[in-house]
Amino acid sequence: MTSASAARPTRRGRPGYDLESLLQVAVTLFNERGYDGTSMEDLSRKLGITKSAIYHHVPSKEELLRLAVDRALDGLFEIADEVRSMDGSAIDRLERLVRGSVAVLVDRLPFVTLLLRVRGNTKVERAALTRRREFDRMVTELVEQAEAEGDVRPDVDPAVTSRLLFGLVNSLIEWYRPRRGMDVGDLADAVCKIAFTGLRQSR
Amino acid sequence: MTSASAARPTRRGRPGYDLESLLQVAVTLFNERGYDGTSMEDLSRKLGITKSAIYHHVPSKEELLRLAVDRALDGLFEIADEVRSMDGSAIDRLERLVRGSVAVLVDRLPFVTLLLRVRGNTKVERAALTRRREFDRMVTELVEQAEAEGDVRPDVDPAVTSRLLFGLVNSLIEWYRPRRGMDVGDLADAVCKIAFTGLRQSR
DNA sequence: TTATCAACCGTCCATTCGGTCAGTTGGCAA
DNA sequence: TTGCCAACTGACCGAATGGACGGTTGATAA
Repeated sequence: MTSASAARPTRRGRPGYDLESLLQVAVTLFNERGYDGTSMEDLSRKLGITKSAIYHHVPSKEELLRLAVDRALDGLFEIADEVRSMDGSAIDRLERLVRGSVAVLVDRLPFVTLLLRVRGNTKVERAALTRRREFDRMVTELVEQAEAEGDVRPDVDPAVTSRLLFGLVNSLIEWYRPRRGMDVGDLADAVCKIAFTGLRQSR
Repeated sequence: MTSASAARPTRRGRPGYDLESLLQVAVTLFNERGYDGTSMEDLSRKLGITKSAIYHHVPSKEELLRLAVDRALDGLFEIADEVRSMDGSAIDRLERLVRGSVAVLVDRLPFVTLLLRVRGNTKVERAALTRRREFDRMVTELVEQAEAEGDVRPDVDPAVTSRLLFGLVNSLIEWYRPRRGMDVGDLADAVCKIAFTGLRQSR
């Protein structure tokens, strides 16, 4: 569990933001305006505190980004590790990876959103991109294996298939917002239906 | 045709960049570092001219963005208009829209890339988002119609289906780079296969 | 009642930002 | 060879940027 402060054990000191609650606001704002498009002044205004108060919680703007993208990547790699330790057919493991990724994406939506928009301007961003590529490589290998096992169509390059598959999954961040009537399971079902058997009605 | 300088009719004045060649470099750099992450100083260095020379060609940084996203949107709407004037089943028109969008995406890759990353911080960006939403609405309507005609699976909400479909298409900007061995037709084929009939091998 | 501790404020700073402006350079047409 | 014109330079500006720092506030534990 990465989530903090479930049943808080009475906080010491003056009440206000702690790192966790500050990070939540920061990441939300970063997603609205873009990381580079958000100044620390903007953030302080949103928080209702001064800019210097932010630096009590975090040493730099970039550290906020690091905390955010790591939280997303940690979630993704938890699923990846789980899938790696699974046995069964590659196609089953692939579906598990997709469903797990959708779950992480929904559970940590703002963090994953930020991750998927990182460009590689700084060390922090480049490190994030490297970890992302590691994840992508695993997806490709899984698709290749599933194709070798005869469960994935052979008429599309596995590298292309895997990219399209996770392009579809990752595109969720562009529009999905938690609401009643469509929980994570429903969403993962929809994604898997479209991705695995297509949008066309078979008849 | 939007492309300039095919058989240039002898340019007047001192040779160097014109608006078109400058825009190409600018958009490429914006895509590498992000629009907000790219300063006019950065751009001037890349161009090999001074910052003030840029302002000879363009009145503001934002104007560069406007030119770029408009070029992407114009391409997309050309396809949309073509599809609107088509007759035939909704599913056929949907496929035409997908193939046309893939073609525009490839033909104007850097421009579309920039468009799809716009956040809505300024008037220019908000205007772009509005036009994008107009395009998306058309996609959804087409999917709804195709479902009513029995050609699209009824067990997924059309709004979700259409978003996943174009999430998949748009994800091309994240990895597709023109290369020998895979032209636009091949790419569109792969996208349509995965999107319409899924990645699973039917057997 | 008091010590402790985290949260917070006001002020300041060097740098970078997008942008302006008056003047210069160099190729081409007449 | 001269005059035009687009491309370009260099010096500059006010505002915004990320960040530093010493001091203050307010709730809780002892």
